[in-house]
Amino acid sequence: MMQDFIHSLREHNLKATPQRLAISAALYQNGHMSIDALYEELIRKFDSLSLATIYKNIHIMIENSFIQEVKIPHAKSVYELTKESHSHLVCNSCGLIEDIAVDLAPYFKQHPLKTTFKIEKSELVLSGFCSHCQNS
Amino acid sequence: MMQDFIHSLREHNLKATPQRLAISAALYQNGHMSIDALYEELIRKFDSLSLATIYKNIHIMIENSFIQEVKIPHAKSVYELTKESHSHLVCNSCGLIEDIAVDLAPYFKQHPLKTTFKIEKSELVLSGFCSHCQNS
DNA sequence: CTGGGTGCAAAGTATTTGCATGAAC
DNA sequence: GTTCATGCAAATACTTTGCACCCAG
Repeated sequence: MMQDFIHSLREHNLKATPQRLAISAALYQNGHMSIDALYEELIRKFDSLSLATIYKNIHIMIENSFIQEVKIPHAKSVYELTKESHSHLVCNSCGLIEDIAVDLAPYFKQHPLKTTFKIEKSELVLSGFCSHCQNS
Repeated sequence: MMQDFIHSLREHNLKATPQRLAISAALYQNGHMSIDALYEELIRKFDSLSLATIYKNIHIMIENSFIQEVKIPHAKSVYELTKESHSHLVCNSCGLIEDIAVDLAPYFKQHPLKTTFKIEKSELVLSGFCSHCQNS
């Protein structure tokens, strides 16, 4: 497992430091995490961890496409490991975020949008209530 | 025109102050503006305008559904007057933002979502290059 | 009038930067 | 050994708050 992260980090031109491995593992386990959540989790492993290290790593990992930022309506951004294109479900009650396999790119290819823009990417965020919050 | 904004503000339980009218007019003219852009534009009319006033108004206007925040990938949030549901096009080169009417219903008919979430809203942001930036 | 909005200054929070040390490769 | 990451402290940027005064309704 950790071996995979070491290789993956290096493939993205990132040195495999313990802090970066911990970020990778945390995102892998939790799916989506805010800066704060990451810090809270990692500080338990590295008692001298600096928030600046989190910020610096988040930035360089985004630049090198190792992770991606997801902007959530009415909430803080979260970060996730880069994977195949997908969309997000957000629970307005408990904040749960899930991936969902919606890739609109092929659809837009079949049904071109009326615009002069040359579209490269699409970001879709669906919000509502998760199964738990619907029943409580 | 200003009359319309006065009525619209009041319908949203907002007193029609000169500052709020100016925010309304600026958003109407420019479509989408960041906090900074709004401040830069309004300070020309109100030499003693406070940034705090912008922030306070943006918040209460969002709460009262008079405006909405749009989170843009890799950029600051912008704000727009509330109107019928629509999506956004963002130019990765010049930052231009345009509204676009995208109806995802046919897509979801073909590809029903597999989720236990009860979905209430969707936010779609398409990014790429506007016609001008494609040719330069 | 009266409630609520404004500007200002201060406080609070979030993010970035510079630098000396230390670790990855 | 060389390059680059880390932690710390300081700086900067962003946003919120409290309060006295003022304006919209």
